[in-house]
Amino acid sequence: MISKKQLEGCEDCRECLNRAPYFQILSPEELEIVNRDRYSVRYKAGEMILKQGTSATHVLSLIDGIVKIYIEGMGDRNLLLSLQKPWALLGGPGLHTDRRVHYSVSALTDVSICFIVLDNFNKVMTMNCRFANQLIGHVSNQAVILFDKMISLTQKQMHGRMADGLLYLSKAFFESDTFKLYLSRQEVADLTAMSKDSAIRILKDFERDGIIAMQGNELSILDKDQLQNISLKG
Amino acid sequence: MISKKQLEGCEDCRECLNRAPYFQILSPEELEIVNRDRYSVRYKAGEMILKQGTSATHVLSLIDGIVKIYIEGMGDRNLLLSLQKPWALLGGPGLHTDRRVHYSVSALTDVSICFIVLDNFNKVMTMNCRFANQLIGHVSNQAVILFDKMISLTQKQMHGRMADGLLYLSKAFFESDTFKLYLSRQEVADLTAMSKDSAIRILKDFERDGIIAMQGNELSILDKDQLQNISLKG
DNA sequence: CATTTAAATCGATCTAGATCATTTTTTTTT
DNA sequence: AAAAAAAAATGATCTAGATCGATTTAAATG
Repeated sequence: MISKKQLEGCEDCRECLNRAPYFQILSPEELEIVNRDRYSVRYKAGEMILKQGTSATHVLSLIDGIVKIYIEGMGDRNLLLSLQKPWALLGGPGLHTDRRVHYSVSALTDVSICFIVLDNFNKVMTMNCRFANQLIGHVSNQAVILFDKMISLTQKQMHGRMADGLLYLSKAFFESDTFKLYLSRQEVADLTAMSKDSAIRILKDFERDGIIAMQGNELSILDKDQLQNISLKG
Repeated sequence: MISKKQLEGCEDCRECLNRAPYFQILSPEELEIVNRDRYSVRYKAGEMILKQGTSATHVLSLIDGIVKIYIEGMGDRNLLLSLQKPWALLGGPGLHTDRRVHYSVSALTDVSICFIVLDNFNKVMTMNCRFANQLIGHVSNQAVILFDKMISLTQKQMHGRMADGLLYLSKAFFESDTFKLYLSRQEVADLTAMSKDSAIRILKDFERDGIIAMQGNELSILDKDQLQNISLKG
């Protein structure tokens, strides 16, 4: 959590104390372009930040807090793609294709976000090849992660998928064996592509088998080896 | 199908008669770099072109023929991501991340491929921002397609998934209501994330209901509206 | 603090879809 | 063309996982 002073000091990207790594390589002139008409907004936990299907006008830089990225699918089912923390760039692949937002973003905690005008962002991309190449790396990384997720969701059964989901949270996102689970059971179900009832059941199974422990929203992974085993076996 | 003469005339990218659209915007100097140590190879139908897990040393430009891109998943199950025709660039998101190949590529017909040295390709990317931006568009496009595929595979049931698969082939790939299906039933199953037996069953269902017709390897879509309907209903 | 409202839990079905066994058709090889 | 091998088709189970209903717990609100 960053202080209010830090946030409020962020009036100009060139002097920003919280400049996202992606923008480190930009020159003052390029930062000036990024800064034009830029604004930042605070969201409360639970609020929607970006709505799938709307037109993409800004690149979002996540300054503080945790958000979830998800696709609104068939009926009222969601597919939770990932969680994001600072300093993620949000907006999705549509920024560079049809200028449509292809996923929704909601705040899991209180969140602050910088909105950068897409045209300005694109302008800098055509000015600075290193920046563009960095972006390719970013988009590619997301794609690689999607590949793994597709295999997990289409070829593993529930225990394997839940293991993958928990390992994602523990290893990739929170980088800790114990973490506060900001997700409801329904959201865990969205992450692992199963029904809410099944998600509850599998979590209970894992608890009963001593693989995880839960008290309130605090989740501890007790037996990571076995979790990894379950993930591998599918 | 392009003639042998055309192919053999392609000794230097600067004079290539079959230059891929991606390379149209390059200057002669940049093309010279792309051309360095470039070579091309012909494959027979069925041969593997790129193996998942190997290190990514080249960017592949598909000159002639049709290939399938697929992930080797759990056990011996595959997930067929897409078909590709000229002038697709192959190599995957790993080219710009960990320099590993994250999917396998096999020839569905006889195929010719240009192998461009990755370092040369990257060099040109850092020289030419427009080229880099074009690439971002390419990678982003693939990601958007993956999003739709994930929803299809995780939230629709078999008839819906098969409808999506057939519509992909007809609309996105072959751009025709009638086309030669180069895929075996097992490969159709890999495309739609179901068992081979189920794929056979659903295809028969569609045939019985007059939605499609098949004679040999020729597939015709008779009732596109209904197929679209099935896709929507999931 | 009491009252609603939402979220989590859990047992009891029910079904989509995998798996298996067998037969038929097509393709390849001798 | 005959034989062998591979691919396609199909009926008969079997089960993972969804759905439904009822209950309990937790959280929000007057």
